[in-house]
This record gives sequence, C-alpha cells and structure tokens, in this order.
Amino acid sequence: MARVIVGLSGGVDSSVAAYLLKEQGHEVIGLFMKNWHDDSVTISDECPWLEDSHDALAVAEALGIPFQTIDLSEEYKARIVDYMFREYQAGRTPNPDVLCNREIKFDVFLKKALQLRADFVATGHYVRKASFRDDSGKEIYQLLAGKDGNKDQSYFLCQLTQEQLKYALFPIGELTKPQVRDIATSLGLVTAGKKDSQGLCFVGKVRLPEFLQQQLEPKTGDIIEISADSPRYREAVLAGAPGRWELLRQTSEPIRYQPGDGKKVGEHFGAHFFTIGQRKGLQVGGKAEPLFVIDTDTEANVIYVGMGEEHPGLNRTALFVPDGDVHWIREDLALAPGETMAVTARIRYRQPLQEATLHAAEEGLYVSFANPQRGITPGQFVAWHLGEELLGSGVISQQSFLPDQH
RNA sequence: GUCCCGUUCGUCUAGGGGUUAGGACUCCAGAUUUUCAUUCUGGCAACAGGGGUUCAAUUCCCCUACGGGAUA
Repeated sequence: MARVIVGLSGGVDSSVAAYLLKEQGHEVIGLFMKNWHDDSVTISDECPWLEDSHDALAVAEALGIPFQTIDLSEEYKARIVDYMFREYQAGRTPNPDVLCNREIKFDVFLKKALQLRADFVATGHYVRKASFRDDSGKEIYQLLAGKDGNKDQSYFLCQLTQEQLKYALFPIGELTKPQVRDIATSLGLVTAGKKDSQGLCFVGKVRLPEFLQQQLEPKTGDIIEISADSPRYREAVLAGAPGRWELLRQTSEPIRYQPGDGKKVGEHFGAHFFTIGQRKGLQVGGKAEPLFVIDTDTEANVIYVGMGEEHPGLNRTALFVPDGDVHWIREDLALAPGETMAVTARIRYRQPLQEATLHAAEEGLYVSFANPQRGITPGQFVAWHLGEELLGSGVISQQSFLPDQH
C-alpha cells in the first residue's frame, strides 16, 4: 500500500493505469496537467485539453479517486517550447516529448507529487520498470520495453535518471494496447474508445512550419541536389585505410555540403523548417524518385537533397554523441574511454532496434551500426538497449569531433 | 532567314486512327505514429491553337505560335 499520484491525461492508458493501481490496493490520486492553452496552433477541430480534463475528471469519479488539476504551462513553455525554438534555430531537430518526460512529468510533476507526500508517480506509458541490488546492496533501477512491442514507449523515457525511475510506476507496461482498451471498456470508462493521442505531448497535432513561424521568420533559399556519385562520397575511400577511431570519426561526421557540390533544383521558405530524411514539402517535381533532405544549412539557408531512398547522403553507418550529451540510465554500465559494447539501438521512436556497437572515447560516444541508417538527424536522440532494457541515450551531434583536423 | 525535329497532367514522360490517354515526381486527403520524419492507401490534374482527311482524330495532312540543328 503506497500513496501514488497518477498523471491522468484524459486518455485510455492513464485511465487504466489508475484503475490497476487502485486494484493493487494503493491510495491513488489523479492529477491532470494543463500545460498548453493555445489552440490556435493545433490542427484538430476542438479544444483538446478541455475535453481531456473533463474525461480525466470523469475517470477519476468513476474510479472513486481524488482528482486535481495543476497548471504547469509556465514550466512547459520555459523548458520545452523554448528548447524547441532554440534547437530549430540552431539547425537541429529537437524531440520535445523526450524532454517533456525528463523535465515536466518526471521533474516538475514528480516534485509536486512528492510535496503531496506521494511515494510514487505513475503514468500510462507502455514501459516496465525492474530493479535489483548490486554487490554493495544499492538498488539499481531498470527501464524495460513495454510488453506490447508495437507500443513500446521506452524511447520517450530514454533520458530518465535512476533517481527519477526510483519514484516511477508504469502499471500498464505488462499489457498490450488491446488489453488496455478491453479493461477500459469493461469498466465503462469514457476514455475506452478514445483515439490515441498524436503530435506534441500536451500541445497536439500541429503543422510544424506554422508553429515555428511564431518565432522563426520564413526566408527564401535554395534547394541543392547532390548527386549520388558526388565526389563528396568518395573522400573516405580516397583517404586510404584508416584506423578504427579514424574510421569512426570519419563515418560519423556529418558532411558539410557547399552549394557548388550540386545543382539548384528549387527554392524553399526557410531551411530550419525542414529536417533530414524529410521528403514532403520540397515542391520539386519531375524526378524519377522522390527527393529527401540530406542536410540543412540554416546559416546559409540552403537545403541539400538527394534522390531516392538509397542515396549515400541519406544513409550513414555511424553517429557521434558528445561527452556532455551521453546519458546512462544504467550508470553502473557506463563505458570508460576505449571500451566498446554491442547493443541494439534506435534513432527514432518505433524504429525497429538496430544492431550497433558503442565506442566510448574521451570526446564522447560513437555509435556504429551494422547496417546504414536512414536520416541520422542532429538533435534527435539515439537510445541503446541490451535485450529488453534501455541502458542509455544521447543527443546526436551536429558537429563531429575531428581532433586531428586542426 | 531555306530545310529538318519537337510541343501530352504543375514537372519528367509513356502511348499512337476507336484507350476510363498510362506511370513517376509534386500537391491534397485519409491511415499509421505521444517528437521531427518516414511508410501505406486514395485523390486532383494533360494531348499548344486553327483548319482539313476520315464513320472516327490526341494520333495522319496543312498552316500559326514556341523550343534544338557545321545552311546561305
């Protein structure tokens, strides 16, 4: 019996999470976070948060648990929205929902819950938590993939710490989505049939370019197509047979293109509105295969594209995470410089886990993949796993670390 | 400024007396997706103009307009 505060979002998952906790005999309190008010930027028809808060309340009443609403929109704005604008401004592609978990749900919200003398906070994430004691008797917490492989949301929690995990409960992690819906339906909860939420957590579905134009000015620039047989892709080969670290640094280094490397095929309305791997929105037709963004230069306001999904500029085999951006949930497994580890990894939510190797260096962590990865994008998170467990994550770097190249 | 060739959805093109004029790319919509993307399904959209020949022309012929050719 513990005192647990559940983040009730007004969706099925957190509804069932609350129910399960109650069934387990805990003292459960439902807390709804209001983090965003501005409906003008969302695509959807009605005002999402208002309906969600009503549903959350209805669920709390149906389950017979106390219910409160808290407004964290100031913190959300400061820690998430501002971060988004900063990142896009800098030419990176942020992941606000990963930050939202680290900064809002498992920081501001968690602290609030602890103030309310909660023993734990719970959410409706499809992940599992486990723990064991190490030799010194210290409890080590583990973040495991959700049982429902199709809904596993561990990626969004990849930045949590031991301390945050310590207080977290994930009641639906052992269930599949259909099972969760069945439970909600059998209980007659209003959220049982609700569509899964999409888009930015708390904000909803938005058209990114429009959203960003609140702060980022549109500016016309060139779209440059880089040929698949560009000499830029032969440099590594011409450099001869480098050593292991040399090779890692080379293959993980984002190629900085120049307009002269290709030919102009169109114009865009602002390089920071585009992301690597993107296909839509370029408005360049007449091609045998679609064009994909392979790099954006927000300084020069130039977008570089390559034709076809096999383009060498789109598919890379390694990436780099600077030392300061390397995060281990399992601190006890953190690699020391020079060490390597065979893992599986993903660079986007729901991407099937890929065979990879971690290579720790003084300057940071290199991740090399067994197969080329499409659209490795600076600002996004790479998360690495061992079996079912997510061990750590990091921000994909925009610059590589080439100390030999002064 | 004589003689050839070409002109098909927004773009790149397939076709060739009777076709629902096909595809790709773009765009739009829906599905998938708690990031950005990707992916999937569907949709919009064209025979340069004017005359002929023919039962029938986008297709054959002749002009007009606009694009390429060691020919004065």
